[in-house]
Amino acid sequence: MVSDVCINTEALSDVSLFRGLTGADLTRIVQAATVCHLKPSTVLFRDGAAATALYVVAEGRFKVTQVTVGGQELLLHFVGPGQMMGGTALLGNASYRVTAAAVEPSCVLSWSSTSMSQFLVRHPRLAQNALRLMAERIVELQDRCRELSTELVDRRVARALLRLAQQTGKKVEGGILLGVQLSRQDLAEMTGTTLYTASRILSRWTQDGLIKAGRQKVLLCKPHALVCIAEDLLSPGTPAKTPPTEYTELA
Amino acid sequence: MVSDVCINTEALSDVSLFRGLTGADLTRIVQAATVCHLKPSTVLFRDGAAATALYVVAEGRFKVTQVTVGGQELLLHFVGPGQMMGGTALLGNASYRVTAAAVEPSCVLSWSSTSMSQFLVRHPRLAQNALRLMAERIVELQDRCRELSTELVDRRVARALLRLAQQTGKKVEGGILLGVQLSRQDLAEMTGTTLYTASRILSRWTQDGLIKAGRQKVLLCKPHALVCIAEDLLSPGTPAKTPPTEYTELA
DNA sequence: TCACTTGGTTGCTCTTCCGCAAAGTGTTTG
DNA sequence: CAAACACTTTGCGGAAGAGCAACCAAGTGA
Repeated sequence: MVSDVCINTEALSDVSLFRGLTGADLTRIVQAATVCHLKPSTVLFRDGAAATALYVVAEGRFKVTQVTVGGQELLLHFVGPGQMMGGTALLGNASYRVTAAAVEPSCVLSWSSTSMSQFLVRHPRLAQNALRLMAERIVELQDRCRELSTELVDRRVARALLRLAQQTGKKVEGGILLGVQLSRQDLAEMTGTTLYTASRILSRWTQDGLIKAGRQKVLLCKPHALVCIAEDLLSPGTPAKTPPTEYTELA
Repeated sequence: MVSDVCINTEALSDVSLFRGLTGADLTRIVQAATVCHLKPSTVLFRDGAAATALYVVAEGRFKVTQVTVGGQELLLHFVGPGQMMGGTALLGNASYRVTAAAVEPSCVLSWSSTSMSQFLVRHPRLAQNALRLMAERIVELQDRCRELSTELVDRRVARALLRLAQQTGKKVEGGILLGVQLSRQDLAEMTGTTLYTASRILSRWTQDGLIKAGRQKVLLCKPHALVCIAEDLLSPGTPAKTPPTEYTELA
């Protein structure tokens, strides 16, 4: 499975995990990686399996999901080129807590937990980057929790579309086209709602001319209008409520 | 503000951030910390402020929250002795994305981002611990997202109570008493619901004898029954649905 | 070309939960 | 001790969204 296909320094300069590493160190680390190609719909690792490796996507895209006891699926996020997956592997004797499946023909680099641990010790810069990536992910997840706790479905869907547009969107005539195949079910799983509600929302926005929704694809015609929905800029008369709790400021 | 009050090696052996460090290294790191005592309701750092320091709680307890644009508050978690706060400070030039306020008389150690960065480089074990803590937090947040997306309020409240019991609970006659002052509002903010719904749920469970709910305190009388609610062990006849998507297994 | 599959839409009903209002119950404070 | 305050309870009405069912539309393949 080891090969040098599709790997070059240029592609890796994008990888935030490797940012700031010198050429020699980078080469040594990359050469220790196992390269693996996957067809769409192939599972890279599954929720609950022993977390033995850490992955970086070289090419393609992955869907990171969780499954509830009831069989309901939850789409946590998409992972694209240069991004890391399977960070749980660094925990030591842990299991993956998510499932990662390719949604496009993809190529990943992987390192066993043990070899990556060694690299982390030898290259503080690598550890620093890993920490940064984890911290960013924590911020993302906190924001997601806030959305799920406090915001209505419309707004969550708008945000999800905008996020996808930023990550994968391509400018075309008429707007921004999402670069991922995205079914109504997928969108529902990303926003904590149901297929039906997601469909109804897209239908409404299509009628209003904000988007054009097709089979597994979405074209954002008026991204700014979506931003308004996402950020609650629709009702400018909303009075800012007084903060519920008063705290003493730390001197 | 620098003092040695309330700091001893014993207390720090619990700190998972420092696990595995040798006595000498540990001492050097701890001596570089600023110690700070806080009264209840004092804000340690505020959402949006420049993230200049990383904190470890030595004593007491903190409430970590976010505020929505609408002024609604969201209680992310409680942070107790030995736990880390303000990990965003490691991002470099970032802002805190949460507010941390003491809920008990507390004592924290803090390090400036820059000095902590240096320690992280010099002590790989420290970096490794930090990575582990971040990874654990990510897993927690993912699970929380799953709950918020897919589970009904009853179950989320049951889980929140059980989690708090595990973290802070004290065995007393009649059950497990939560070790934090917890209003209905707090519980609502932890579970993505409202004060009213939280109150109604606790009332019902009190009538059923599962808990005893008082002013700002909760006694879990039948924790196992709560586990049943949390884990959906109530309706044993629920047929396991077939997984919605079939994937090819990676050979 | 026609059956078949997969994905999308929409009317209808029903549940869950929100949120106001008003009253109740412990604390704290002058 | 009374007044003020903070927290809690509960009835009621209503909104948001879940979920079934039936139907439509676009690919796919023999």
